[in-house]
Amino acid sequence: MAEIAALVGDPARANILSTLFDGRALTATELSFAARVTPQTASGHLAKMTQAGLLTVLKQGRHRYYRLASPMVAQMLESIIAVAAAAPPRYRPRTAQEVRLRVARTCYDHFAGKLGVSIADALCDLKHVILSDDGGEVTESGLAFLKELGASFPAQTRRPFCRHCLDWTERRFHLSGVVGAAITARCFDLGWVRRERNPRALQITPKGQEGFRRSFGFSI
Amino acid sequence: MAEIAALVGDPARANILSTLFDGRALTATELSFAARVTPQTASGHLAKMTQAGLLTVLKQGRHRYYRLASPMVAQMLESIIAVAAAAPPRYRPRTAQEVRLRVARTCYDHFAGKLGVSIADALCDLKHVILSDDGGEVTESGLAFLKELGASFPAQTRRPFCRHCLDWTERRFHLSGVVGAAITARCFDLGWVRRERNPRALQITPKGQEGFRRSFGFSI
DNA sequence: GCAACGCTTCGGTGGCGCGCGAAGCATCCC
DNA sequence: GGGATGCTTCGCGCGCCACCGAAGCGTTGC
Repeated sequence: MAEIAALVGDPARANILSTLFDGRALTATELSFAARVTPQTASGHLAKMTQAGLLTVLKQGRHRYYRLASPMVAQMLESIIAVAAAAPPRYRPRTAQEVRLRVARTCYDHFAGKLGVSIADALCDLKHVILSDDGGEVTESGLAFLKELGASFPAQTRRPFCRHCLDWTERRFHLSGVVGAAITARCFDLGWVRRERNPRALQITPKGQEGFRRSFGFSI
Repeated sequence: MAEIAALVGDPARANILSTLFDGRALTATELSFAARVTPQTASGHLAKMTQAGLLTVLKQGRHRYYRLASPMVAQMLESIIAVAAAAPPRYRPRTAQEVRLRVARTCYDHFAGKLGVSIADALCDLKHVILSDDGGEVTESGLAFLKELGASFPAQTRRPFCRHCLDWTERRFHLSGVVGAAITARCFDLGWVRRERNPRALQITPKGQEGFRRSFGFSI
């Protein structure tokens, strides 16, 4: 346990993991920028984390694409962030970058930020989802709503499962799990959101403004 | 995030956290033994973790009782352990202590080890619980079963919620969440299990042997 | 009041590991 | 082939932090 935690505990490596948190695969050089270290330093970190099973590599020509090894790793990061967010309300200068991230971003494979929380709130208000301390549950009307929206999930999971995930900017819950991912994927398909230059931050399109208002009942 | 992870990343601190993982409150000196460091070193670690919000202290006379600050911290540790267990099948000498832990132990507030996995398996076989990738669900027959067993859970959670938790010795799932905790508490009440001298390890009583066989249908 | 005990604070020491420069190995493009 | 690019390995320096000995503070018990 200490070994894994120590890997996450280094600032450079934590930056790398945060960058990969949304599930994308990035090259070693890109990640060295994210971590603000030289490529050779980043290379060492990446090797360690790969060895430990946190990351996997995909060789493609002269590039090496790194990404999180499994959703389990993402969930671990999520839970660490949850604890970190709950703990110390400490001062932290806020960059323009961060402001954009607060509005809408992806969190592994689902929405987070104001957008993610708004969706979770809307679904709760409409009684499509019931959130409890340990997780969430989709009601019958919720299933119908998702079908209407066109969001589909893999059949392998016996029931559409719905987890919640503490939002570190909003300090409130947003939806993750199969349901959160399905909604997110569908919104991309519908052209309601698209990625910004910084690929974790999302832009809500005019079509999205309209769609969220009509389907979920909130403006953002 | 890096800060929290770095705290867990130190071997001595990781030992302390592991010892507290089952939710008990222990004194600083006891924990210094667990961490195999001198009391003054442990004191420093405990102060840091308390400051960071991982632990809380309870002063009682000249003792100070430390325990995990919240279930969220326990869940974080659980997810780190899950990743660590999934990763590298590396050699590790096995102590007699560890062998006992493999049979039955507590994991925060629910059963783990062979016992925990057996219970989860039995409930799945009997269709009392349905496990999926992200978690678990209690069926109607499961609710009846729990009532019959005498396991009760707080009314505040809207539905009896059931999570799973990857067992690091068995590499399979056992039950956690409200349901896992309720079953565990009930088995203690019934005198089916009791704590050993090492308080994380559990001993299954003859009455327990009989009870698990009759109610769950497995021998252990 | 004095001694024992539990725990913490302080200072000094040692070692692990992060970081970068330099060099080496692949791959791609012309 | 030659050069550029992406990435890695090697070696070294330096800073941070865990660790312990010693001392200080509060509580308990006789």
